[in-house]
Amino acid sequence: MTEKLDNKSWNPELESKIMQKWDDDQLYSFIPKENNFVIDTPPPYPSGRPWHIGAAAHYAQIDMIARTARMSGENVYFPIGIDRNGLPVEIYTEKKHGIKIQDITRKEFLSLCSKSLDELEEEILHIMKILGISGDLVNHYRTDSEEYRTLTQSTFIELWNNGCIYLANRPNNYDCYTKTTISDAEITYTDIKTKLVYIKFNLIGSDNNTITISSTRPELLCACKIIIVHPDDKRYKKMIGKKVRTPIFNKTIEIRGHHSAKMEFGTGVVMVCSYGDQNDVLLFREMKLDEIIAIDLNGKMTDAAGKYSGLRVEIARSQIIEDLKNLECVEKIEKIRHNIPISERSKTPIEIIPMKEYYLKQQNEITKIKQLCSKIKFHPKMHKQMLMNWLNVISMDWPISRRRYYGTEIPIWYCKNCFEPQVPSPGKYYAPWKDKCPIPKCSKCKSTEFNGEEKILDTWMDSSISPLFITKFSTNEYFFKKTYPTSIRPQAKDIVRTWLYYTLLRCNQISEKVPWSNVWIMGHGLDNKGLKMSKSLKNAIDPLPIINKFGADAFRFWSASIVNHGYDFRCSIDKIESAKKFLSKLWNISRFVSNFPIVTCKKLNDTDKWILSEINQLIYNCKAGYKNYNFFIPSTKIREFTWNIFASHYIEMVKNRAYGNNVSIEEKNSAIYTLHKSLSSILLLLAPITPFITDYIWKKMYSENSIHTQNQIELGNYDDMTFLTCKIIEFNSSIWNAKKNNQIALNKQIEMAIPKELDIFKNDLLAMHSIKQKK
RNA sequence: GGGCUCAUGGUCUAGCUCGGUUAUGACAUUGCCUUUACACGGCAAAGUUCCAGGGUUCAAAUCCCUGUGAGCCCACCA
Repeated sequence: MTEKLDNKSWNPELESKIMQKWDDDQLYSFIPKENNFVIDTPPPYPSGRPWHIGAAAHYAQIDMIARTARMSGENVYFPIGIDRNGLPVEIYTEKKHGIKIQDITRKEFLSLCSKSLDELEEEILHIMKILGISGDLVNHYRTDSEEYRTLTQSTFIELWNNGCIYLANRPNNYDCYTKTTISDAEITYTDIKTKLVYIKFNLIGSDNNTITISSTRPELLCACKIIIVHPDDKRYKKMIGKKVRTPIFNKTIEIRGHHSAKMEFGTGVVMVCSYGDQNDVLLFREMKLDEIIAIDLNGKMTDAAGKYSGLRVEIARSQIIEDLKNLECVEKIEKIRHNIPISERSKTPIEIIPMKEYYLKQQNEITKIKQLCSKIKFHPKMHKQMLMNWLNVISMDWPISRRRYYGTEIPIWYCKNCFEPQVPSPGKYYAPWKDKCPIPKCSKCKSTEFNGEEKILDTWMDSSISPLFITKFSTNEYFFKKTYPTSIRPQAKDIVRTWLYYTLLRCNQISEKVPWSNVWIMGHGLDNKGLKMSKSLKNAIDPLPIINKFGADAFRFWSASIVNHGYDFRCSIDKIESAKKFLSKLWNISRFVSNFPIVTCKKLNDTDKWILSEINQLIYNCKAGYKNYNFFIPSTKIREFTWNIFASHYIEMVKNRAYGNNVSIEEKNSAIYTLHKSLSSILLLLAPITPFITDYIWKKMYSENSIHTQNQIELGNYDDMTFLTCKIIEFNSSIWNAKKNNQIALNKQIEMAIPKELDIFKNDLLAMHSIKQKK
């Protein structure tokens, strides 16, 4: 059976042939049985080139989850999808073609986006393929397919009919660049330099007396309804209830007390406008003030801003500052650093603008979701806190509509006559912006004319039902019953508050079940200095040339062994190269072992018993890691053992016996048997991490069948001799040192005593070092 | 402001749950070596006293407290 291996090192070019064989044998096909292991694979978003090296490492590890489960005897379902809805590709397409969404027709824009996605998707699928991802790459799903969007819309319709989705006109986060409402989850913060302007307001009824407010948003003066001070602020207590006149706009407004005014900031006096920030929203609601809409959907001032109407926000700001200065209303201007909310996608400041949007109820679900979390096992545990933090701060329902094009359409038409919403039946894909309303007559007034809804759904409305889509919810009842809830949700840690949370929310709303029993969260890939990779910093590393150069197995081994599971990791080419060196070491060990035939053995030599007990301990350690889908533990333990114990000490010790120099046939066979037993164990343990090299060697030496059809090796029944390992290492080192110090060549004889505790290994040690035993 | 995580030789990292041998390994450095698997190799050397301070203890990198620094998440920010 054993076939000799050629070459002096592992050749990554073999990987493509090995992969071809896997494909031909359909090694990873799936038909539901009883012991299904379903992976809710994250569908990557193709948002630009190159694909992130950290993402490639992420998917390599997700594949290790699949292979670990397979080797545990599970029937693994490992679907692959591509997330194609939403803003990022629109922004990418606008930049790529130098256009804005408004410049061309909706149809043309959709087609350009689709083309961009196809190109970007191809690169991702190619990298997944060469990485040896054992998922269903051929039948990959797309979240913008008719099938997927049908499911998204069907769930929308169901929730609308249940009253879980409703329409409301509320102040919302608005991204003026992409011209759409966004949710709190899509907001991030940034520090900017800005001006804090101290503006004097005249107090009414007391001549020449003024009160000075401080504001970073003076352009919102036209929308100022009240000013507030802290009720305990001694400076202003007396003024509560009095009225002031706004400069320029000459409106009379009241001073009120409110605890949200901070005495120590600025002057301690705040003008409350619709809407400068979330606190303004709260105050308008609390004090039942009528809002004045000062900013329009293009990010320009409205007619309410009088002479500033039509100006962009920043220009209006600097003009009004000049005007206020000229009116001598400005007491001073302070330059401050200020943390402002920006859109995660466009990186531009958000405005708060009241708009009619669709909302999905979530506030009433939080308690239930917290309870559900206790049923989920988190890997690693510490990242559960990120989800809990988010659950504790959700303060409003989820606005799910977007004023963009590339997404799943909201399946609603409105009656032209009475404006009654018309919701079609679920199970079909609808595009109301271009399709005729499938309902012939208005349900209320029997009119026959309709307007289609033009808005689309937030991307997370699609991706949050991935566990339902992959298990064929509502299209294949048998399949769904067998596969849902799924086994594991692997994902990156930066989308806990979006993908993880929204999936829990949505799947529970629809299926009343937790969608998975395990959540597996990986850290970020950083550059070699520990900084986040970004296109602007130009520190992004393209994974493709690295994989091509060192091979997928080297890349995968690096990914598994670079950092413990859950922590951020640095990407450095040196470390990937050193992973490749380990594979060459493994290759050469195999090459040595492949010199010997497969034999049986009746009685084991003590040296062989010792290494088998070491192997047993290795199996034990690896199992502990694999059990939690932690690949850092097995990869580092295997490397450590294979290189520093098995190769350096054991192989050297048994070489003489394996070659059969002056030993009995039993002793020779014991060595050869153990060499094969050890190597095959190492290959099996390593198979989920480095599937190519292990399969190649396995097939050359041990079986016609792929190593990926084998079950993982179980613990053997050996006496523990691992306490001798450090003694052996110590002794071998002492000989090497002695020869070195006495300038004796390694293959020359030396006189030395064998320590008592190593007496059982005496013959092997004597032969290994050419020792002439001292009496 | 709240939470999470981290701080170990030049760099990265193991150990810390359950305190006890000369603190693990890798990368880098230096020297020697082509010995029937491997120079993508072997052997060896040098290098840390475990962020700081205090405490518990016969004994602390490991437990407790305080502080400092870093990263991340969340909130606030006129």
